[in-house]
Amino acid sequence: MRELYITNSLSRKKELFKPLNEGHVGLYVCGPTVYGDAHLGHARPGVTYDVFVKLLKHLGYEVRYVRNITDVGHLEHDADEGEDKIAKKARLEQLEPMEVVQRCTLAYHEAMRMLNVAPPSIEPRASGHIIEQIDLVKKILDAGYAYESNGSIYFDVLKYDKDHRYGVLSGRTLDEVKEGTRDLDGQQDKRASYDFALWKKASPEHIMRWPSPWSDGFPGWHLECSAMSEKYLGKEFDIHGGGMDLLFPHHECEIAQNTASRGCSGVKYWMHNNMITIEGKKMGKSLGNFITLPELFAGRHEKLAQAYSPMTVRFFILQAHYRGTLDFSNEALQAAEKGLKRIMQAGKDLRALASAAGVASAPALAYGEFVSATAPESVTAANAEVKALTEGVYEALCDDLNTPIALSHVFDAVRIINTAKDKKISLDKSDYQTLVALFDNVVYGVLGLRDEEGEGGKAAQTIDGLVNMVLEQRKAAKAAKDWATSDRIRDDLKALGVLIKDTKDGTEWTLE
RNA sequence: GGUGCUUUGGCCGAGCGGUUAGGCACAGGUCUGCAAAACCUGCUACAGCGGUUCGAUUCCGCUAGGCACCUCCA
Repeated sequence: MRELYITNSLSRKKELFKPLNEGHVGLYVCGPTVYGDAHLGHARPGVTYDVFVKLLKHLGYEVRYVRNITDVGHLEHDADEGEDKIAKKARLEQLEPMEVVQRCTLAYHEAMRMLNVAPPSIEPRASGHIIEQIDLVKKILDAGYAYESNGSIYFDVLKYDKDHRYGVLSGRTLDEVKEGTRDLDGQQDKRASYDFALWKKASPEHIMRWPSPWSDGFPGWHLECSAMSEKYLGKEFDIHGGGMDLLFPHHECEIAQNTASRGCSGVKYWMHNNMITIEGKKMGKSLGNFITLPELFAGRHEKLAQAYSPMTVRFFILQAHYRGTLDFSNEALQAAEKGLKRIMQAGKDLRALASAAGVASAPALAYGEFVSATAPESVTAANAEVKALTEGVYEALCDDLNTPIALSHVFDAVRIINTAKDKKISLDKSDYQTLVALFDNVVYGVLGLRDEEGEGGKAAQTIDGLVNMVLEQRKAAKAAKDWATSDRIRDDLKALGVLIKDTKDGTEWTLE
């Protein structure tokens, strides 16, 4: 199996990935809190870990991918006296909390589906794991790293730090944490401001509540991921992912909870994707630069010059490395749209060229099987280049998921395909086999890009027939050198979104 | 205030101690009735100032700007 390197946030270095169990990968990623629309920010981890999982599978691993839905536990800011975020939204809209959860979960799933993000293996909800979370609180209490105060349970960070050390992931010392923690109101119950809640007693108006040995209440936010990752992936598992904004305190607290309850930190590799920014700043409701995915796909937002398709967004995300910030702008999205179109067109042309050369679409082969499936007829420059670029794509993907480099090699492939289409170079059967496999396995497979100009539908077939009919008329006009008619047909079609290209071999067309 | 990251050509965005990233845009060319597309060619940048080095965009220091986390966040 090919070597895979990933940056481990724990060491801040690129490390060779070695699974705990040969051939298997356990991956846990923090999913969304379902109290609002799916937004641009959700697209980044969605797409990033989707590509990562697809890569792992393509390399031959069995993957169990767990991505949770947070539907309880997030406390509002103290101004709201600890009211649950979901409960607040529900009251404002006169809805049941679980109705909000359901609506937002479905909207999130729909957005992910449009982005061609495959569902995880397991998508557990925090509200469905209250028993496990209570059990986890008990274990931490028994181990002596938590205390009860007024019906709530808090994690004793000071004591934990003495025995283990709090801050291994974020690289902070407890002194630094102390200095940076604000003293908030309503925290009299805690021994120290940096202690965090494992269980919160519910105030009377709080509607989301569950019975526990300590009070009617609800679990602390950090608890769910510790409880659910252990339940589905075991006491120790391979990779934990999430947004960089979750690194502290959320993931730091997870490590503390895991260590306190199970005796080990639980996670071998931590992966963190960076944020999408808008005009250089992190997207947020308070800044007025908040864009939801439905708005983005429909072009309905004052910051949007046009609608951007889900695939454009996916490609845009893949053009940057996942650990860097990615700045959103109309110019950048438009560039992505054009670049993607070029790759997709080359993919179509490749299919036609390859089938003319007697190469059918590639079966889903694991890496290594296809590169030399057919020996080249004679070694040419094209042979070498096709092979090198394919190797480059895999090398990039396995080097900390470097999708921008992988895509740069894909563009090399696009250039070769176009040159072959122009009959300026000729490719042999082995080249086509390699290129078809590259597109099927990587471009459509791992990277999950697909042609959005729907093919095969009944309406599409009708349009196909109609356009070809009109083009016959134009061909006749051209033969008669009736340029006025041929140009008018072209312009009229263009107005309808049908773009025409005259080539040596006839007229081609695409939908705008 | 504390901690960490970052500054690349018109725009987005990789990368690296000495070799063209790539995309988009732009200019010229080939092809074409004209166009479009495609292909070829050109545009060759690494915030500023010092230092290390045979050599730095790449390492170190300082200065200036930007960002993130420390509070819910993808």
